[in-house]
Amino acid sequence: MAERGVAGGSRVTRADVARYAGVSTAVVSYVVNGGPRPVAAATHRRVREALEALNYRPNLSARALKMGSSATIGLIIADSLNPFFAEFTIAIARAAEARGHRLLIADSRSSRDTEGELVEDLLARQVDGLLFGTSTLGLDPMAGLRLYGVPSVLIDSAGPVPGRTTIGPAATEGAATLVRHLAQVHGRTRIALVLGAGGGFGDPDPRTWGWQTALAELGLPRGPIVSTRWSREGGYAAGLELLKRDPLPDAVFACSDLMAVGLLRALHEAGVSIPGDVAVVSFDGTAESEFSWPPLTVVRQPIQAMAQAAVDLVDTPEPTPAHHEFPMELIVRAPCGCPPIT
Amino acid sequence: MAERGVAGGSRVTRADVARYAGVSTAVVSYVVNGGPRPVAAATHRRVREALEALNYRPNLSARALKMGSSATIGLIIADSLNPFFAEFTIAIARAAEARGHRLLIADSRSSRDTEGELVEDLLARQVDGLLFGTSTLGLDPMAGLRLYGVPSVLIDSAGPVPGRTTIGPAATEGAATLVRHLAQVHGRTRIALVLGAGGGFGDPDPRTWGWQTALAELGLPRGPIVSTRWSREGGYAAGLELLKRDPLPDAVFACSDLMAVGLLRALHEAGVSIPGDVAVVSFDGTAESEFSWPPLTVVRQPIQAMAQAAVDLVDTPEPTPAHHEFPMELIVRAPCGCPPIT
DNA sequence: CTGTTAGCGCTTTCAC
DNA sequence: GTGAAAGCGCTAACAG
Repeated sequence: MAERGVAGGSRVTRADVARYAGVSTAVVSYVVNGGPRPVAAATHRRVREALEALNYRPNLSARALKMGSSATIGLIIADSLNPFFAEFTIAIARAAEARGHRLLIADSRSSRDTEGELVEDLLARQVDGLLFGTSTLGLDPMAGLRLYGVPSVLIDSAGPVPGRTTIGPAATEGAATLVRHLAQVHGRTRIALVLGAGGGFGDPDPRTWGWQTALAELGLPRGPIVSTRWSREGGYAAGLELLKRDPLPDAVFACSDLMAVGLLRALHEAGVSIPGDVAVVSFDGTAESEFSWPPLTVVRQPIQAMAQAAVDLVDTPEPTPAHHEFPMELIVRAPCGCPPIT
Repeated sequence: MAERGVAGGSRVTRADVARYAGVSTAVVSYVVNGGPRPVAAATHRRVREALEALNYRPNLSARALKMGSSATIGLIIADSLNPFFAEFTIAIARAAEARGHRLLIADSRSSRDTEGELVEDLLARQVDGLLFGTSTLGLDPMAGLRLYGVPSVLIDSAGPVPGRTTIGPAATEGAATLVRHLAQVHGRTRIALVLGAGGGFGDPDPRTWGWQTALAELGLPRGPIVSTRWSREGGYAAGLELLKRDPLPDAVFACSDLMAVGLLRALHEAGVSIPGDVAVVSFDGTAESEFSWPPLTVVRQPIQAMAQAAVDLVDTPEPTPAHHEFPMELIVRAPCGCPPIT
């Protein structure tokens, strides 16, 4: 009896359990799922024993077929090596698990698949919801219609998108906070901006907007702007670019931790003192920013809260189109002994 | 006609396509799957048109139920925030996609689920294979039996495990290479070791072994050993610990990039010159190690090759129990102008 | 409270 | 070359 399902390919099915317990398959279902009909205590116990004895495991493919749902949420992301997205992904996976879902992750760079193909694949797998970390298709106003009624949420949105449910950090304010910190606490006056080209995050990028409005408020001129790739290498290249300026900016706001880290390397190699000659701050606040040298002062994205919201929203049958904005937190890191003031 | 499946919950099924094309469902199947029976050219065309017109998408849950396979590989990983595992995961996802599989990722830290529960869940989802990045269950000699015939591979193994198919870097040799580099190229004589406690990677850890055998070969004494957590924070703590030693070691071998990065921070804060006073090298070779300051000389894990092998092996019906070892590559990074010699 | 049963959408054997 | 039909394992009416 216990022979079946111990090793060979043939798994134990609900019918085996029913036979073993001397009940019908329906009752097994009621016990396994805790419903929808009540089961007598004695029967219940017998079924549990059978489940145990046979080491029964439900076949989720069959369940998904029957229910039209797979207890799975799809996440489409542009670059899962970016620590921000990596951390975000983990947080989402945790939140999803807490609701009994598993995450199916599709990295749109990992193949020549268009994002559209990834969506098709995920939908074919009966995902119950779709989270878009990228914007191409997410921003397509028609996209909602093509999802066959599966709820979807854009999880890294710079602002509202007509007809879509979106989540994003208060990026403009976050950027402005950093610029004010540089000016008011550290007295910097030539504040440069390093941002990624072909922004993944709105056009014009809200971080640019925050930078320039804060400068305007402060009565400071706009420092140089360098547009580069959204990567450590891009940040490094931007650093080389900035080093050509005379005078050097006395501070740089990098629009992502990754670029800031690359920038630091370029400045170090040139023998520039940080933050003595040039202060560097960045946007994201991943673990990597804390362990760079010097540690970066950042505005941190509220990853936990955004992840929770993403899962809550996508778990809603018909999420209301609306933008959900999350405030960012200034994290001052002061290895140089500069005053840890906000 | 085209109304169905445009938005509402009801998807287009094979029956709809068959009706539209005026054929049987079997023929639709033959066309969609390119077999197993031939289809007349004209019919073929008619079916393709129907597929197109109705925007048909196969239901992979149904397919998985019928076939007992889901075109999915499960990956169980201990810490997907570790850049090494993050990079490895991406590489595996790519290799899997190239073979028509998608990756289902389960982070064993992401909840109190035991690794065993994750396995059960993945198996219930009909995964075609299981990749273990962690070792607890993977090393269990009984584990193979509990997987119901699903192929499994340990992807981060320090060495052979009886009865299991395993993959891993040539860690002992990699560690020894780094130590030799420190001694022979840079003339270091007091080489410390920083390793993670409760190693994820064999006990005793092969890196320890490589470190001490290389020192023995070189006729050098063993420097201090600090055991810490496998994290940036752990590396930082180890750094503080090492700073208490007098004399300071003149080099440190950190068993992971992550710990090395933490260590660097501690040394920087103490005003130690790197690599002037203390050289730091590490094991992994992730992107983060390249952009630390100073950039780390490392031995790099051959992630691409290991990922490819992992997918190839797990895609084999009954993988032969054997260990597959991959040589590591020394990457010398010399920001200080020290000779870039191997 | 429990059993019977009709499918979910797909693949494939077996007839034609 | 094509169609009819039998399930894969599960859920949830519905009938007892």
